[in-house]
Amino acid sequence: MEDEVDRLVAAWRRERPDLDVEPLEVLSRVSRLARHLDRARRLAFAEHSLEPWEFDVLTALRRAGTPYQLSPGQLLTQTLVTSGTMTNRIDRLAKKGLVERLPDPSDRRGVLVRLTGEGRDRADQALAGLLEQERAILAELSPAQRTELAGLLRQLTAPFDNIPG
Amino acid sequence: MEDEVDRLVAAWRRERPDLDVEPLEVLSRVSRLARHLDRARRLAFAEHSLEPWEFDVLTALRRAGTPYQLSPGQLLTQTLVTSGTMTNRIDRLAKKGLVERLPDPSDRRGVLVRLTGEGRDRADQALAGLLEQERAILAELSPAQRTELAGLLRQLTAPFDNIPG
DNA sequence: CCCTGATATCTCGATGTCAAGATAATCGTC
DNA sequence: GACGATTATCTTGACATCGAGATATCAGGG
Repeated sequence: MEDEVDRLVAAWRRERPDLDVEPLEVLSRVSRLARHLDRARRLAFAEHSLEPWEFDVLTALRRAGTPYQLSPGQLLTQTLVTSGTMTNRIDRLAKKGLVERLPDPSDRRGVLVRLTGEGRDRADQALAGLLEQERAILAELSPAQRTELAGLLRQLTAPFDNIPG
Repeated sequence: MEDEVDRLVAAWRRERPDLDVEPLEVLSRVSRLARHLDRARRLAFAEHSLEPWEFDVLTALRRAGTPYQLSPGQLLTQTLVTSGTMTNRIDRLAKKGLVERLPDPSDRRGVLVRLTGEGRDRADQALAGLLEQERAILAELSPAQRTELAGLLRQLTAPFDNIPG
């Protein structure tokens, strides 16, 4: 089945036959798919009254395991936002009672963000919903294809994630 | 090489061994890679004094071919933003002299957005820069792998692009 | 100790995006 | 040929993000 990127690439080949636009076949699809996924996630989380950005922060803390706390800096590398954004996110989540700020006992510059009980429950519920939705999207592919796709994507993400992105 | 999603998945398997988090292997990588690509694109376009959103609109018009004009509605489906956003983008691009608004002769509700000569030049220059950068990112993969990856991604994007996303 | 550079977080103004609703024109049907 | 439903675009207000700079603390060398 044809997608929007097929049309986009065909248009470039007609308009700019002098250029090799093959890279777009992969990377434009990644960008567009991510955009579609954002929309879908927003809908899925609405059932739990959570925004995607809230989910990202809460689940990062949830994954950390007991006592469910990370520094703002650690949250930055996991969520790929800037420090100003993270300060703002923590403020808003704290106001809703989903996280709390604690002073870092070993570094007075630092802060620890800890998940509250309610924050943990909300994260768990939303994760279950998200996985259900994602399974439906991935039903297009066989298990072997999913593994193959994950592996190819890892090769592209690894340089960003390891060499300081 | 391990990436951040490997760590993320391992953490979930430790914290929530009851859940099957396999979908994240694909879809979290897509979202994170898109985020990295956004940053990289922003840097690449800075050389041409263009923002990513400006590039998206200008190149959609450029691809359309002579006379380089599309309706705002057509631009919406290509760029995946809302109508309010597109109105705003067109305003700003028009103010910079990169596009102009024309009344649609066949539908008085409608508008046509046309690329100016300068807009076309800027789009062409930025595209060349982008392709160069993307080729470097994709150098991680063999040509066969790139084709394989594009095909797998197409299977996921096609439902969104065809059934009205 | 004191300085210098690095690190951790926060502040703040500018900006881009979204969602919902307003306006206006077109289409299909009776 | 008038009516209601649909379509195309724009308006508006709320909000999240970014980037640059400010503040405070830490670590190591002299």
